[in-house]
Amino acid sequence: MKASTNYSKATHICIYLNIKEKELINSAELAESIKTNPVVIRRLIGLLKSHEIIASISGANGGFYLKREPENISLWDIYLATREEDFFKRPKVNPACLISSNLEILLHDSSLAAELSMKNELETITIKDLSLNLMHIVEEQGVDEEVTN
Amino acid sequence: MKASTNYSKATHICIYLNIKEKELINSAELAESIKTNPVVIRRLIGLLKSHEIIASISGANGGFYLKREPENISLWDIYLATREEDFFKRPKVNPACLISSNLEILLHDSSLAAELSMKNELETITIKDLSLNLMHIVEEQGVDEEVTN
DNA sequence: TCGTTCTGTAACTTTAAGGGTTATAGTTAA
DNA sequence: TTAACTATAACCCTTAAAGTTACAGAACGA
Repeated sequence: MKASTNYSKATHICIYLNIKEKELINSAELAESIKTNPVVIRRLIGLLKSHEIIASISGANGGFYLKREPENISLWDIYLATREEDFFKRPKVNPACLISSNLEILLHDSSLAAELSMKNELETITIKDLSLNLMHIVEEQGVDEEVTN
Repeated sequence: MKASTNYSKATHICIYLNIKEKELINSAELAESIKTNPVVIRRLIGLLKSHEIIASISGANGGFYLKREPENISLWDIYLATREEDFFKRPKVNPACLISSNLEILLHDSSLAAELSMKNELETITIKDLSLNLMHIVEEQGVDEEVTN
């Protein structure tokens, strides 16, 4: 359905910003954690900024921080910020076929309803919940190191 | 990386098989309608066969037909037949990062719940419903031709 | 029974979108 | 003024979906 990994990466970033004691994290540090490029991080955070999830400070010693309290950022918020245009992708329309040329309208309502039905589930889980869960997992694993590095 | 269009194409095929008066449709005719290759059609129908949605007859004058009544094939059935492994795609795990290495387990339950929540919406729409809707649309459009070609 | 017309699949090639990279303008702290 | 950041455009690379070729197996009909 979706080829992009933005939802997972965005969640990772939010947990990171919440867990780290530092108030500002720059894109190089986040990129190191996700093993990607700082530009990729900044591009993805651009989506989260326009949804008021993350904010940034430019210039020397700048970086990113959560714009809302972690208990006020749900997975549904992150989903909306990273969602793609079409919930179900469609092949190119064949104008000579009346099924193909009407398929979008035929499937539109049910696709919208299916996507919206996820809201009830995803809005109940917040970045605070996930951060606490992570702490419990790490305690059980008895890992003797920082959560982020 | 590219996202699959199998859900849309599978729905197209089921409506086609339902609407056409002929009892058997071959992959060449379906490919012409979707503007793709017969092999692509047969590969996709393989998924629908294993879910008892479509059946086939080999040999000369062979082809495909709906294995169930159209009112007993829902969009949820088609979704399950064409769904991919991961509901939300994840980037490669960074073992050096405790967030990355635990992200799958952190997101697992909510992802499963979100996917399952679509069932309530998609199982209410059947191939019969979509076929009837298409007929209404075509009547309104006043198109003076066959629905399939 | 032999040729024709289908399905089923494997193996390979092509294409396009996600993601990585380079470059550079703008911003802020020291 | 310099250094360390963000923001973004423009490009390149990689990979999975989709397309293609090839052929074995199945069924029909002359």
